[in-house]
Amino acid sequence: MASEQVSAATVSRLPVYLRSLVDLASSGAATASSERLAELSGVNPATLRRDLASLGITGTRGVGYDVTYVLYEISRELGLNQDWPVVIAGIGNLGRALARYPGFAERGFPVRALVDADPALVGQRVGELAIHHLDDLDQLVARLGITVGVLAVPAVEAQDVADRLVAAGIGSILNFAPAVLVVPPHVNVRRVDLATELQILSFYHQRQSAALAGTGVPLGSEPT
Amino acid sequence: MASEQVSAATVSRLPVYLRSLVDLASSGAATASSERLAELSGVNPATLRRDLASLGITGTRGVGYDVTYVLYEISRELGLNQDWPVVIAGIGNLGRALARYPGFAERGFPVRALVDADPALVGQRVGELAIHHLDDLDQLVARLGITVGVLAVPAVEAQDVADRLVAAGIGSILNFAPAVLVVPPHVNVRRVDLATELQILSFYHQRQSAALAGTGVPLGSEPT
DNA sequence: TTCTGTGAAATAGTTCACAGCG
DNA sequence: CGCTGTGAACTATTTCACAGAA
Repeated sequence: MASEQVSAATVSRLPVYLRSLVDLASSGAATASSERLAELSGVNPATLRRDLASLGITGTRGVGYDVTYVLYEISRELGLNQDWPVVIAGIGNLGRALARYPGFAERGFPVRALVDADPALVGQRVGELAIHHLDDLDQLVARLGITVGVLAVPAVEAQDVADRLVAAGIGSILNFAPAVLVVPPHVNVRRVDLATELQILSFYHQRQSAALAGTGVPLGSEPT
Repeated sequence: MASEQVSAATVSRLPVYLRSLVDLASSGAATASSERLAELSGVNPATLRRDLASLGITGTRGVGYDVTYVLYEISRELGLNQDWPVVIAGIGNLGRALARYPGFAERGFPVRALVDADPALVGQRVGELAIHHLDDLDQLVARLGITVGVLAVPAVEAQDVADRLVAAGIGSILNFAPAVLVVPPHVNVRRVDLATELQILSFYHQRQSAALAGTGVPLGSEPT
């Protein structure tokens, strides 16, 4: 049953399922049908069943899925039972905020090093950690067993710093810079960008407003 | 040429194209081939040509696309030439940070009102704006011509507050709460969630590490 | 000749619908 | 009998490959 490849579409839904399962577990439900779980997750039940099946997660016919079991299996698939030490590159406003943000450590990504290209910042502390120079990246990564880089530098420097992260042996990059990175195929990158989200929201919002403008809808709906 | 429906997949790439075009424009390029633009954006050239064609954006055979023209057209498609006033619901740590963040206004989403369910917060100021009670939402929305809600409340309250935003006539919600919202079909919602991003990164990072563990790769690559 | 615009093929993803297990 | 697991149909998206415009 397992063995099939897990599709990107499936992976993108796993965090949603996880959330639904946590909610179900905390409400005391021991089992849940695919219909229930799908409803909570906002997907089609068949999609959910296929997703779980592709991970080798099985339910019981006539009953449903065991909440605790599925919760555990998805957590394991997502690697949430392991810690992956992180370096943050770029200690400006954003980097500083990220360095203090407890969510990384809480989710299995303890921040173990901070680097910046600006010598003036080197030696300063942010919380527990001292800022090191970008040139020390290789040693820090090797010494601290770091495998994930958080990129919080300006867009123009993003590719350069990404190259250095890759050269230092990082396996994954969480990219907060508004730039498309070119990296070797074995490195995985995710971009996190509020501007992108706002632009996509804007697209659909505009269309929707245009559609409503035809009908005589109330709302304070005209753009300013 | 235009008239076709713009697919979700296309929309998700428009912000990336926009970035590439801005880079091209600032580097002085007047035109760019689909190959060049696709390279900068990390997509296949045929995909890029199809995307632009679906928006009615045409190039010149033998030459390529006019950078300024495409930049303008994509901006317009994304609604970036208009302002959409915003209310932030939930003025905790995150809501406060978002209220001060200049990026919303810079991207056409000026923050015009702040609301919270906690009476103790009402009347306090964050920057220019006073915090109002959630109960005043309808009046604020109507009076200020607000059409977009930013949801920054705890997960347990997210659905309730979303319902109130919808009832107040909001058309789009940017959801920072870790919850799947159920809303009427005419309302559009985008979820922004660092936890989700980290979990997806974790999935691929774990797989990659497992793959590399087979080969005798150096790295500080063992999980902690 | 270069590079777009697009049929057509290929691939990916979703959903229906139902056999059959518990 | 209820609900999973999945073949098969369907829909969406990507990519190739090339006719033809500039």
